[in-house]
Order: sequence, then C-alpha cells, then structure tokens
Amino acid sequence: MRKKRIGSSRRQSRSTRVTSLDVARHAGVSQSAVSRAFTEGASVSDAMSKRVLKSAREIGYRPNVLARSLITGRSNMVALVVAYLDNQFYPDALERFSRAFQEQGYHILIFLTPNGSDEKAQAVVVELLDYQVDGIVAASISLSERLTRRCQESGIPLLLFNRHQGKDGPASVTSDNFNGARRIAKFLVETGYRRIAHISGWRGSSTGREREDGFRQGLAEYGMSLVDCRDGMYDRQVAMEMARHMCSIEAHRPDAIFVGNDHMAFGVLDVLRHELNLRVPEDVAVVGYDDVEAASWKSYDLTTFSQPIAEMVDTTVAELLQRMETPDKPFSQTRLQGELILRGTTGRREKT
Amino acid sequence: MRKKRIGSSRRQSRSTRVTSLDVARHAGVSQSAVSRAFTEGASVSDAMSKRVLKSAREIGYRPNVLARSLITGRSNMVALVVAYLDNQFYPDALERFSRAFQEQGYHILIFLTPNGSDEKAQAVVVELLDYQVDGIVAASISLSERLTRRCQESGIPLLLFNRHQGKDGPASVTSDNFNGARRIAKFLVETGYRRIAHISGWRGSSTGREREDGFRQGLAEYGMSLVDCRDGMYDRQVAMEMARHMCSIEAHRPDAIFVGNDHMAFGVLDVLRHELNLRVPEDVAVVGYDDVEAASWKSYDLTTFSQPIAEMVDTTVAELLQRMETPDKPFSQTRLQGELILRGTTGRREKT
DNA sequence: CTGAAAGCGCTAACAA
DNA sequence: TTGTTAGCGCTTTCAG
Repeated sequence: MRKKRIGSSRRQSRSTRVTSLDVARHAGVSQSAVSRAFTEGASVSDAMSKRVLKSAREIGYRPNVLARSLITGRSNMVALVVAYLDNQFYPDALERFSRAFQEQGYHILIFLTPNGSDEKAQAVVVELLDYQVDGIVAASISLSERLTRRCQESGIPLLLFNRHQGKDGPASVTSDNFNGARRIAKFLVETGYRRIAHISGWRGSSTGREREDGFRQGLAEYGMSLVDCRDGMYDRQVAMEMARHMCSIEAHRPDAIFVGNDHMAFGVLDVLRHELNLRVPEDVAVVGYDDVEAASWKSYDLTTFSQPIAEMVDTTVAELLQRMETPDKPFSQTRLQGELILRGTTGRREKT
Repeated sequence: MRKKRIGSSRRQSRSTRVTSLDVARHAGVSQSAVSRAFTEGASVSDAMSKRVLKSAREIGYRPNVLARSLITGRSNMVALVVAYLDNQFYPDALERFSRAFQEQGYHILIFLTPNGSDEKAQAVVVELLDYQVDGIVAASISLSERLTRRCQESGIPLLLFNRHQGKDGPASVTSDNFNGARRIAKFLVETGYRRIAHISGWRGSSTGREREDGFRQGLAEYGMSLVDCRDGMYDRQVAMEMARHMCSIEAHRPDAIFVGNDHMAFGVLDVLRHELNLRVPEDVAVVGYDDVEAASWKSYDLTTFSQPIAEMVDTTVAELLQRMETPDKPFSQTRLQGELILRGTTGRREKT
C-alpha cells in the first residue's frame, strides 16, 4: 500500500472523471436512464438511448466498470496464473487465452508466481481472489489443496491448464501426456534405437511424471527399459547439464534421448551438436514434447509430440465460461490427444 | 455483455461472499474498525487489529479490492498493451513487468491488440480506460493522437515501451535504435563487408524506421549505401521471403544482411543455411537486433545489438509509478544504450 | 418506458 | 483510538 493521500488530493486527481450523473444532467434525463442506455438489453426507447449516448459522447463519458462490477458481482476479469514465460508454449497459450477471452468481453489479469518459493506462489493466488475475478486459469502450476478449497468456497471457478491434480482435484484441461510419451517410446524402439535415455520434465509436475511414466511403460511393452534418466526440471540450463553428463562418456552414450519438452530439447540439441560435436540423429537421436513453433524451425527441426494448444485453450475458455454462468456445473477433466510429429532429429533406421 | 440474471440469482451466487460487516458483527466492533485493520497505516490499536484479523480469519473474510478502488480512485492495476508475443522479446518484457509491478503491489491487466485492424487496436485501449487502471504501458504499439489525448484527459499516465512518437508525443522508454544500427553499419564496413543489405523492421514503427535510418547513416559515413532493402514487417515469414528474394540470385547476393530484429533474423538464418545452402558468415553474414535469449543459443549464435531490456523495464516501471503518485509530473522520454554483441554469424575478415 | 430510491462493499471525514 | 455517517459510481428494484 502506498502513502496515504490527503483528503482533497484524490478528488483533485479524479476531478476529470465524468459520471453518469453528469451525463444525466447534461441530457436532462434521470441517472438511471443513462445507466440503461449503457446496459445491453435494458428497456430504453431508441430516442432516449440516442439522446443519452450523444450527451455522453459530448462530455466524454465512459461507464466505470469497477462500480458496475461492485453491484453486478461480475468483474469481467479472468485471472491467469503462470510460472514463467521462457518456454514458448506459455506465451503462445497466453496470447490465445487473451484473444479468446477478449472476444467474450473478458480481460486477463495476469499473475506470475514468484520464482522458487511455492509458499509465495500460493499467496499470489490468495491475493487474486481479492480482485473478484470471475474465473481463474492456473497454467502449469499446482495449487495446494487448501487453496483450491478456498477458490471453491469463494465460488470462483478454477481451471488447471496443462496440469492435473488427480481424479478428485480441480477441473483441468490437459493433453494425454502418458500415451503421448508411450507413443514416442514405441516409435523409437520400432525405428531401431536400443540405448534409450530420458531427460524428464520436472518430477514435481503432473506432466513431467505422466510423460516419464508413459515413456517407461512404452519401453516396457517391448521388454526394454531406460539406460539413463535424469530430471531436467523443465529448465534449459539443467537439461543441458544433464545432456553433458549423459553423453560425454562414449561408452555410456545413449543412441536416443527423449526430452520432457521442446524448450529443454533445444538446449540438449545445442549441447550435442555444438559442444560435444555429435551428429543428430546419427550419433544420438532426440525427441521433444509440445511441438512449439520453434520445433519446426529448420535449425532445430525437432521430432516431437504435439500438444493441441489451440484446442486446449478453446476448451479451457469454453469450460470456464460455462462454469461462470452455471456455478454449480460439475467439474470436468478434459484430456485431449496430440500426435507424433516426425522431423529431422530422429532417423529412419532399419527395424532390428 | 452476457445474459441478464434474475434478481435473486446474483445474490445467490454471491451468497458465499463475506463482507466487512460480517466480520464486524462477528468481532463485536464497528465496520470501520474492520476496514482500518485491513488498511496499512490506519490508526488502530494493536488489540483491535488482532481481534479483527482473528475474526476475519475465522469466517474467511478478505477485503473486496474493487469496492476499495471505487472509493480510493486507485485500482492497483496497470494495463499492458501488446500486439503479439511470438517475438521472445515481449514475453520476456512481460514477465519482467509483471514481477516488477507485483513487487509494488500492482497487477497487470493484459490487452492484446487485435491483429490487423489498427482501428480495433485503438478500441481496445478505450475499453481499458473503463477499467480505471492506474497506468498504461503500451508495448510496441503506437496510439493515435486522439487516443493519447484521451488518456491524458482521463488522468491515466501512459508510457510507451520500445516505441517513440516524437518529441511532443507521450512519455516513452526506448533504446537508442538509431545509434545501435549505426554502430552495426560501422562494424560491418570495418570488418570488410561491401555488399550490405537490410531487411528492415516494420517501417510503420518508430523502431523500424530508426534502425533503418541509423543503418543508412552509418553506411553513408563510409561513403556506402545499401545494395538492397526490404520491409520485413517484424514478421518471421515475411522476413524469410525477403531473404529468399535477396539471396537466390548469386550475382545480386549481398555479403551481409542487417535484419531489423532477432526474431526475423532467426528465420533469415534458416533460409540461408537450410534452404539456400549458404554458409554463414562465409557466404552471407547476418546481424540482428535485440539480443533476445535465443540469439546466444549455439544453433543461431547471432551477432546482434542488445536492447537493455532489464533497464528498460525498470525505467518504465519507476517512471510510471512516479507519474501515478505525481500526476502532474512532466513527461520524460528515456533513451537507453545497448551494445554490439559479436557472435558467430559475422566473420572477422581483413579490413579492405 | 422512465424516474426515484435503495444499496453493492468499502473508505474517509467527523465527532466522541 | 473508535464509532457514526456519508458517500464512491453504478445497477436494479419499484412505482408511475
């Protein structure tokens, strides 16, 4: 909270504010008439509406959304909580969310969870409840049980985007990470790779765990298992370090690495090609996850498994809008399908 | 605007809402006492404060910031208007803005200007004024004069980030694009390049124009001029197309291209290396602008001119906070310095 | 269809 | 320090 202001100061700085009452006086009508003229579907005559709108334009009036929210109980704001934006998947999602919500008359209040401390991250969400947002999208973060309960109590619909907290957890929209990763395993094995390693996404996240589990399962179905597995923490630097460890000793080097997301995979590729001077895919094949735009850029040309981001965002928005209109609508947990995208970082060997 | 609700429905859906009056009753104190307990620096006794806070916790009360805003005239929200997020420069800036403002107790209401229509973009800003935001950061968009006047009239401080609209325009924070580009020209000429081309940023933007002008000026100082110049529109696809045109005929091929930003430069590099099979920098050297993180990634390893993004964001935030506290503070237009970052996409030839 | 009147949940004088 | 009393700017009954 900033310094308190002396009494008159506020009034002064707001002196330019034009209210509905000013319009009313200017137009010689009642204040409620002005309100109606600015309310979709209110019962106003055409003449009245035109008269008010004209006056409003003349003195530069615009309704105060906050005052409206106070009474309607709807702020037309949706909170989007996100942990970081360096993985291109999230700016992309954010842009889509923002456009989709804007089209529906909602605006996004954005919250970046403070780095490191999970406790602080939770505090941010509490703060956000004070803003009377109509809904919350939690992208790639998990919320404590206490917190999700609070959201429920406050009646604000909450939707987890790209995270899942169990069958009894909050509503969520994800893609089928388990089977996506399983599909990658199948592909790698059938293409002929035999020494397969994994740099996982963060094990503390549902996506990270699901992808790892699915991948192991996929290998197991061929009687195989990982030759190496390390936690990349969804962090480029960490993943690069893991790649160095994995590949620096030739005798232990895997012939294929599944990296938990594209963002890390780009770093891994840089290490393999430019630090260790290995050929991709001849020496080591690499597969990512997400299919962010840069995965298709020729410098990377990364084989990956797509997350249907457009569909995921649209589903999230639609679902949230529904819950906002029908607060007692039961939760839903949507799991969408992606597909394997074959590019240059994996080869086409003979099936052994 | 959504469907109207019947009278009781709103009350019902909000029935969970706990007000300060509820706390007051529960604690057996006045409603204003509750308000004070939640106001930094208000005159409340310790005993009263504790008592209220305890009651509040017991019945799950949190102050309604919207109601507070209505009376204080400050919403603690800052609007950030941005055109797109695929150039990593902007998510990076957004993340920094969000964290910086959050630290000061402000939150960001984000607005993505609709694609294409400039008119719609302006409409978005008008809409945003209705939200009583305390300040506006316009990142990489320009506003019509009428609009900036409206912002001024409504008393909401406006700051242009990475855009400039002339000495008499709104307050702005930019980097010295002109001299940055001029420095690049100097470097290229002195390194020995002689057939120098430019794929400009969008000519409709101040950064695009300033970089082009500075670059031309830099060349002129050596008695040189551009062998080719095309507008890349700050769009990766467009820039790639321009690169194809520029370089497909060997006889006309430049030996160095300055691309208006890194985002486009990555696309240009992909074209040169993977479509036209040219060597960079041996056949064609490439220089970008911004120094986004990916420029340092080994797959690109792009020579570029840095924009001091951290400093730019910090300056913008500080400046805006000041203007919010002192509405009559005079405008300032800050222009920060970056530096030439030499990497692998330019060679070190003999000076001719 | 229109106006008068009663608040939404809170802060900020003003007295006590 | 505390309680009482006005509103902030708007929507929404309720009469007319």
